[in-house]
Amino acid sequence: MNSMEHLPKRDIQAALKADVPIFKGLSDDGFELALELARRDTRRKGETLFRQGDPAESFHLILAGRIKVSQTAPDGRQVIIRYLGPREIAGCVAVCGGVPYPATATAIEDTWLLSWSRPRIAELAARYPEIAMKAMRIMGGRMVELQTRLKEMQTERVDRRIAHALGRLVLQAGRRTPEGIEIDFPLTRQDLAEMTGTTLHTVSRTLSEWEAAGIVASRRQKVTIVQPHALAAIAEDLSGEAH
Amino acid sequence: MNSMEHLPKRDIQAALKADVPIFKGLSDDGFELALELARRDTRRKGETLFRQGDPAESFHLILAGRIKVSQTAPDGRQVIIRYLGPREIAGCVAVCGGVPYPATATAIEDTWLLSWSRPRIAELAARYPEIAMKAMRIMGGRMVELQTRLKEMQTERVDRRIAHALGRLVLQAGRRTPEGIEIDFPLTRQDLAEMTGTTLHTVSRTLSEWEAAGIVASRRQKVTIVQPHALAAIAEDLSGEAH
DNA sequence: CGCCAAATTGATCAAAGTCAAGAGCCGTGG
DNA sequence: CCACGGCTCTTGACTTTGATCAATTTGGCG
Repeated sequence: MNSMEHLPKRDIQAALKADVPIFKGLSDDGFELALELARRDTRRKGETLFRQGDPAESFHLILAGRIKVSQTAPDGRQVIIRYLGPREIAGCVAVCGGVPYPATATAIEDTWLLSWSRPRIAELAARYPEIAMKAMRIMGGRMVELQTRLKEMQTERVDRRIAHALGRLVLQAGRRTPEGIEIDFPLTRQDLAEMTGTTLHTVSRTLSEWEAAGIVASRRQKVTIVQPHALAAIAEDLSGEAH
Repeated sequence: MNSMEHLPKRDIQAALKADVPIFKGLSDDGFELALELARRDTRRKGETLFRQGDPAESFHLILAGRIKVSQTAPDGRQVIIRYLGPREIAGCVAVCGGVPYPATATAIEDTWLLSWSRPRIAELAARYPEIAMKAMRIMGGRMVELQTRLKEMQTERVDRRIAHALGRLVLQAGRRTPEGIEIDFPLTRQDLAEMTGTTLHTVSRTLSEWEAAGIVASRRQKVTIVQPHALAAIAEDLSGEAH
């Protein structure tokens, strides 16, 4: 990718005109002020946006690309908190919560961003309280998701956790293809393991099993869900009781 | 407890004058308006404050007592999200996030509350934005805690998770006694199991082991940490590498 | 005193982690 | 153009953790 620096202006406009949750329902002049205060920024695949423990400096809106938010355990093992894609925001817990970044954000694809420094987002929020309200909604939604994942970790077995993780990825980054719904970014077995609290071995075995059953099709760094209903049945445990 | 209905006015004043996080730094008239708009409320031990899935109706400040926030998995197993004690707030995710209550809140002791209906807390937040800011901080802090617990669930073994859970309980509800630090509310093995994603059997075995080592002392529904440093060592895995 | 919930403890079993070996895929540089 | 090296993935064998099953004991309260 050789044009990292030149995401066309019209693409930014388009991304913002489309329903960016954080700016949904904001007045036109609020919109314009937001754009004025923003800094354009890019990250190449593999570069970090911020690191766990760094003081909260800025707040980001993803225009294009994909970000992985993860924590590292003392023993070096990674835990993936979530992925963020276009129109989603990064850094809101730290910036809104007034704490250091609780996790590390890494670009897993070349990524274009709009960024606001902490004072600027504060200025914006003070002037247009709708933005603060919306940020709260978004945090509320993420909180619900985290609680759900915690519940899954405590009550479900590995295969169902993997099914749930794939279900969420479909909603977030699913792309229709002739074969089924494909997760539209590079996703290794190791990544899925770090999302579900297991090992790449177990993920590999589970996917192999599902592949044999025709539920998914996977290649290197790519997963396609062929039978979404079958996967949902595993996630919700309708399998055994079905007949 | 026969005086549930008569928590003296001066106790409310005292509770509010003490550092209630949500009202910290609020002006005196903000304080007064908040008190005016609030409804006094009580729950006896075992009664619920709100249920998972109910529409968000109100926002609560705990004056005295203790609340358990939990989710129920489809198979009936419970997961404890957190406990809330005096000066903490309940229902903020739902009320601020504009979603139904994501969990059920139950009083585990007789509890006194101040409650605000959604429109009233909105009025208050509009007039005194410090309150909205503070609510965000609180949500940010809870978010960090949830992420930490998710990481623990994914990377740590049961005994360390129990040690971490006890550590958090000490900070939240620890009370100095001659024997050590006591968790100041009734806490069963089952409760600890639901906080750490294990079974009451495993919790019982683990506590027995620690009791034999002199680290904790426990009776029915009661846990006292005799050697906090030893527990911390288990939580942080300094045990094996120590010599 | 008797009942019931909470807690203990032993025996057994299975889910999933660990260890190990190798195969497939891909970019890169000789 | 092809060979090399490094990831990613697969699969088998073995082990461990902690759940499950089961039987008692303890303690508090009516």
